[in-house]
Amino acid sequence: MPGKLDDLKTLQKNLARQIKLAPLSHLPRLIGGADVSYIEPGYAIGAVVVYDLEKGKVIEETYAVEKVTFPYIPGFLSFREVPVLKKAFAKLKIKPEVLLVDGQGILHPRGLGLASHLGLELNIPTIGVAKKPLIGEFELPEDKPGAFCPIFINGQVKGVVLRTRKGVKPVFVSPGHLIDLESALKVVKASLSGYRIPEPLRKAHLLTQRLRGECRNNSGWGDRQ
DNA sequence: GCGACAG
DNA sequence: ATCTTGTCGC
Repeated sequence: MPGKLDDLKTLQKNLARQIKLAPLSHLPRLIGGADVSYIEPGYAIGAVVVYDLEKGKVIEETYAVEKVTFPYIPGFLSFREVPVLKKAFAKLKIKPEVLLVDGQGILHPRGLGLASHLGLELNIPTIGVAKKPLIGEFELPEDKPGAFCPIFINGQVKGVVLRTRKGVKPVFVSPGHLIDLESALKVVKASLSGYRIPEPLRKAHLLTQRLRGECRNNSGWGDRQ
C-alpha cells in the first residue's frame, strides 16, 4: 500500500497550484475570524465571526458541529478542520471581505496550510495566523508591537513572525489565498486590539470555547442542531 | 536514522 | 486541541 498520506500530499501540491496571491485593493472593513474546538465523542465545533473594523465589534457569528473524521497530523490539519469551518461559514448572512484563520497559510511544507485550503474551498481571501511555527527559517523580532521578521522557505519569503504586543510570544502570519503577504500583514495589524491574537480570531476562539462549555453541561448535543 | 512538528 | 488552580508580573 503506497500510503494514504502520499496521496494527500499529491492532492495538496495540486491544490496549491491554484492558490492566487495578489494585493488587496483596499483595507477591508469586514474581517472574519475562524476557529475550531473539540468535544468528547469525537466532534468538532467550528465557529466564524464577522468583525466590523469601523464599529469595532462583531456583527455576526455562526457555528457548526461535525464528527471528526481525520486525525491531527502536522502538515495535514486542513483535512481535519476545513469541513466544519465550511459548514459554519455557509450559515453567515453577511460574508466578510477577508477571513483570518487559526493556522498556517502558504507557510507550509507543500504550500497548502489550513488557511490556504479553506480559502480555496470558499473562494475568498484568507490569511493564516498561527500561534506556533510549522516550517521555515526566521529570526525573532524585537519585543515591540508591530515588529516583524520574514520567514523563509528555500530562500523565499513566505510569511512573517509578528510581534502583536509587548511581552508575549509572536504570531506567524502568511497569506492563505487571494491576498499577498504585504496586504495580509496590513489586515492583521489593523485588526489588533491590544491582545496577542487579532480580534476576529480571538472572538472566534472565545465563541468556540463557550459553545464547548455549554455542550458539556447539556451532556451532549441532545437539543438544537 | 534523528528530531521537529499548525490545531 | 485537551486535561486543569493558583499564581507571579506588568
